[in-house]
This record gives sequence, structure tokens and C-alpha cells, in this order.
Amino acid sequence: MADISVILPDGSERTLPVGATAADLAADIGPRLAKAALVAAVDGTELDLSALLADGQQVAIITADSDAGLVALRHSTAHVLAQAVLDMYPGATYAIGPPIDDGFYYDFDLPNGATISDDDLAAIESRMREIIAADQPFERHEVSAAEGLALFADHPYKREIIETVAMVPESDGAGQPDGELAEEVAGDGRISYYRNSDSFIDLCRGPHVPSTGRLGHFKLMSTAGAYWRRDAGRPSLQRIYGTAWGSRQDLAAHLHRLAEAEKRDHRRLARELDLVSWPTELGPGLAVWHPKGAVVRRIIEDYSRHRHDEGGYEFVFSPHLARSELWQTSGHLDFYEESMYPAMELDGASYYPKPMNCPFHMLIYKSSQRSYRDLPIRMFELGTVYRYELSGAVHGLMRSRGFTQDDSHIFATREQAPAEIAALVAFVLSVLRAFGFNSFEARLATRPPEKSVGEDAEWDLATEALRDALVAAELDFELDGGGGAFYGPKIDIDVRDAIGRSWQLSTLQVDFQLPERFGLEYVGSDGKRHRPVIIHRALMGSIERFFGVLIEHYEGAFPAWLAPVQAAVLPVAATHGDYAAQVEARLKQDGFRVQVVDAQEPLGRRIRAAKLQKLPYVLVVGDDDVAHATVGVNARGTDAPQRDVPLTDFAAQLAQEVATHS
RNA sequence: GCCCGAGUAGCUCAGUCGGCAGAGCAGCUGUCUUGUAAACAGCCGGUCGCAGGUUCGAUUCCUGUCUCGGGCUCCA
Repeated sequence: MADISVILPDGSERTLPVGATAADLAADIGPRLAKAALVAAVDGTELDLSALLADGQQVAIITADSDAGLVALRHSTAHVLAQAVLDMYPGATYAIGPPIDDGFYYDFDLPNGATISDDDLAAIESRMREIIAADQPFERHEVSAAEGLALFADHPYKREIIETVAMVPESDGAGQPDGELAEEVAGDGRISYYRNSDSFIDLCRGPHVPSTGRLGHFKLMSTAGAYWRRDAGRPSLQRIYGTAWGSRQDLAAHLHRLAEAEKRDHRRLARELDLVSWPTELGPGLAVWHPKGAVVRRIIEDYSRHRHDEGGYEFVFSPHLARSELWQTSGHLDFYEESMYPAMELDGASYYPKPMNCPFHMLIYKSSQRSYRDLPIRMFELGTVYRYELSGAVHGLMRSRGFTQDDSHIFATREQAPAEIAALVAFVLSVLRAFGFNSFEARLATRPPEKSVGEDAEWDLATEALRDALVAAELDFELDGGGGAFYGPKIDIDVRDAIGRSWQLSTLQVDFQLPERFGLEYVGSDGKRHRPVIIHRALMGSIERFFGVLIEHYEGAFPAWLAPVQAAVLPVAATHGDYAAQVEARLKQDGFRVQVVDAQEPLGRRIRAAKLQKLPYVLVVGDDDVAHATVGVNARGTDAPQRDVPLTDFAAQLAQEVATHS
């Protein structure tokens, strides 16, 4: 028998008999790989392990160690989910079930409007485990679209996928019709499906793992409603989310990460640490700040003001309402009205709560004649805005309906703009770093295809200036085509928190439109009038969201400079109360936030309460301390207390920590 | 806004197959006077989210509504 030769990823060649499959190759390389193999990449295309190999092909065996392997594994697990659900709910039909980050989902339409609740997931999971234990093979078949329609005669969503994707000429929109659906079939007017038992087939482009026995490290997570093809006008489906991994350890690690995230949930910590609350009387997305939350907010805002002072910004204030004429001029009523609170009619005029601060700053600019010598003008305002967010989108402090932006508008000449933008990016990163964020991701958002104003040339110019600034700041970024605001392109900067999640905070937007709409001018050195450029910028984004992110980043254990209470002073017994009061007075004199908890309750209990509040320091004072002007120091995160620390030493150390934000 | 789910004491939750609800923690009072993560006792506390309906009777069943959670969409 003749042989074929294939090339492995390391460049080596391997000789196999004609008719060998990728699975044979894996087995030839070694038994461990054969066992771990899930799919193969042949000349860059991912295929089932059953794929026949040909002479000269580049072949890589893919395992769950790679993203591609996990994708195949998750996609295959989604199929098993569909098999289980169709089996358990007679009359149910299935839509799509793609792999996603960390797992997969599958959408179902159940007969008679039945729903699946979280309680049903355990039963479905058991059925899935039976299917996995049966080690059913995933067999690939290809048929014509017409045959496919017959095969899935009872499943309208599958038929629609075939009609939408397989029966549309490839040239039509160049793969645009629906990328989500394209995953489900083979293309080229033919469709592929997988059979893993007599009773179950599913439309799928593949590849899949060889058999259900390769799966198993999964968990069904939640149910949700979702529209067929994301269209609110289409039927609503039951979606089941799951997570799937290559090993028990990976699954456990993932579940652990979720538990960690849950522990950090700012909504829970905000309540436990008495920072903010959301009284239902206020309505969705509206919070009140309690004294301890307000302490942190003041520090955040004061620090922001301090940095803006240093950065050459001028502070301004503006009211929360303005007549409709302003929003007409700014364009908000044309482009943003659905996100605005409705108008209040008053004295024959319509007053809208402000969704943005920009128009006010435009008017401040316009209040006097400006010279090129005045530019750039950098205005700063902690401006509270109101946006009518969709009720389902509101989420704690992260997405509110009333929030305060650390907003600035820089008015510059076109020549100044690039340097201003570059300096601004550096300024933004510097401030974010001061709060303990060290990892960033940026997006450069370009002109939206609809709902935007202005000349292409201006958009291009502005987009280039933003790109240059990102490059200069050595910030990695990705392109968000069409993601810009209606008036100009923008950079969004996300921070990564302590457990690797990213949050959008900063946004930096170039605007040629508002100067036009408001007729802003400056007199140039040539004595003629010119239009300035505006750079909008929110650095923390909103104080509310920023605080929410800080809470989750630090898990409520704020560094000393931010902590609402920096130290509690606990007298061992009532007789040490006077000394505790002296310690408190001394530390307060130094500007520290300190609280005495007197000896009404046992020391252990008071220690516990203070630790649960995540205070940076708990100071215990007893006889020895009274005698020697010392304190017992319990630093957060340490087990053993430090005894007999001179009070002056402690104060110096705390001062150092506050100064360095450590 | 739409889909799914949930609302019981300040918090975490139990319970009532329809007969006006219970625990722990927290809070208050008293006793205890404490050297490193929960002293002891007592007390207070809920028109069971809200409004209708069904019923002799509704926290429980039904309808509507509000709020919250998950998702879709969107975003600072």
C-alpha cells in the first residue's frame, strides 16, 4: 500500500498509509494525544478527526488545550444539550446553539409555550450525562439544501437556517447575511449535519469531537429568553446557557472564578459596607449615597479636581435642565431623544433634564470672543446627567439613569488637536493608574453608517488623530468599525480589574459638529475667524460606575487612602476608653478617618465586626499601650497582630500609605 | 423596551397542599469589663412588594402593576 506524508506543526513529517484519518495520525504520534485529540486543523481548516488526510497536508491535532479545541468541545456539548431537551420535551424544536466565551448556549422553542426553569436544569444535565456515557459518535453527513429541508421538515428554525444561508448565493453580501447562522451549515449550497444516534441529528458546519464520550466537564448555568435571530419582532425562545471545559480542574477553576466575581458584586458589597442603596421609591437606576460611600466619593472627586487643576483645566458648573432650543441646537433631540427624560412643560417652554453636559460648555465658550491665544481652553465639570436607560439595562452603579460624569471639553485649533489628544490619553492613563488600575484595553470607534453628521474628510482626520494618540501612548487597541458617536469618532478605554474583567470607563471623542452647530469661533493670528475643534472626554466615565468598579476591583477592601474608615480603635476594657479617645484624637488631627468602638462588647466580637467591614487597620489598646503610648496594630490581610507599636510610628506609616496610594 | 425568573423582619432565608407567619444575624435594653474573627439574657421588629379578582376566608390561587435578578439590545 502506498503511503502519504503529512507535515506537523513543528515542521516534521509523518508518513501514514493511504486512507489514514486525522485520528490515525494522532494515534500514530502517541496514545496520550490520541486520547486528548478533539479535532484537527488540516491546511488551516478545522475538520473532524475522521477526516481523510492527503499527501503533503499540514496537519495539527487540536486538544482542549487550545481555544479551537474548546470551541469544538463546547459546540459539541451544545448538541448534547439539544439532544437531551428534544428527548425530554416532546414537540420541542431547536434553533441555534453556538459556542461562546467559557461555554455555549442553545435556543429552544417548547410546545404550548412551556418554559424551562433553573430547577429543570439538573434533570436536563442528567440526561446529557447519559448521552455522554453512551459515547455516541458524531457522524458527519452532507446533503443538498433540498434534502436538508426534508430532513428537518419538523423543525422550522433549522429550515429557516438552510433557506437563509445555504440557499443564498455566496456572492450575495459576501457572507454578510448572518454570520451567526453560517456556523450552522457547510455552505456552497450544500448543508452538513451530524448524527449521533438514531433519534438525533443537528444541522452543523462542524467540526465536532469524535464522540460524546469526549465531553463531560460541563455545567448548565442558567436559562434566559432570547429572540430568534435577535429580532424583537420574532418569536421568543428559551435559551439555556452552559459552561464546558477540557478537564475537571478547568471546570472547577471556572466555577471558582464565578464565585469570586459573585463575592465582589458591588451591589452586595455596597449594602454590606453601607456605601450606597437604591430605594425603590426613587425608581430604577437611581441611588442614594450613604455617609461611608460619600466619603469615598469625595476622595475620588477631590483627587480628580486636584489632577485637573494641575492639568490646566478650568472648572465650570451648569444647571440640570435646559430648554428644548438648546437640545435642538446640539442635535440631541434629533439623535438622542429616546435616551432623554421627557420634557417638563413650563411657561410655554419645554425643559429637558440634561443627558450630557456638552451644550452648556459650548455656551460658556460662546459667551465671549475667543482668540487663538486663548486656546486650548479646557473646561471641567463634575456634571450630573440623566439618561432614560432601558429598564432592563439598568445595573447597580454600573448602569444608572442618573449619574455624574467627570466631563471635560477641550476647545482647540485644528493644529493643536493632535497634541491635545495625545496629552489627554496620557493624562487619562495616569489618573486611572493612581486608583490601582494597571491594565487597559482601548477601542477606536469609527463613523457609524447611519445616524451621523459631518464630512467624511473631517471624520478621517479626527480618526487619524485618535489613532496616533493611541500609538504614542503605546496602548493596544482594536477597531470598532461604526461604533462612533453621531458627531465624531472616539476612543474608549477599558480597565481590567483584579480578577481580569474589563470595564469601560473612559471615553474620548473628537467633535467637529458641535462647533458648527453652535457657531463657535476664534480669531486666528491671521485676524480671521476660525472654527475650533472640540475634544469631549469623560475620564472615570461616571463617578457612579467608577465607584462600582473600584468596589469590585478591591472587593470592598479599599486601600487606606480611599477607605471610608481607615482605622478602628478598640479599647481592651472600659478603663482604656480615655486612652482610645486620645489615640483617635491624635490620628484625626493628622487627618485620618478613625473610629473608636468602646468596650461594651467583648474584644473578639469587635475585632470581627471591624474585619468584616474590611478596615485597613484595627488598633487594640490596653494597659501596655496606655503606659507606653503604643497601639496594637492589626493590618488587614494579616493574621498576627503587631504589638507595642508607637502611635507616632503608626501614624507615620499610615501617612506614607495614604500619600503613595498603596 | 422585550424574554425568563424572583419579591416573606434592616440582612440571609424557612414556611403556609387557602385558616391573619418563623429562624439566624443585625437593632434595642440589662448583666458582663474583656489583649485579637461571634459573652449571656430579655425585648423590639413583618397589612408575606402593591392593586384588583375568586373564596366564608388570600401571604398562599388568578389578573394587573411595581421593583429586583439573569439574558437580548444598548452604554459612562
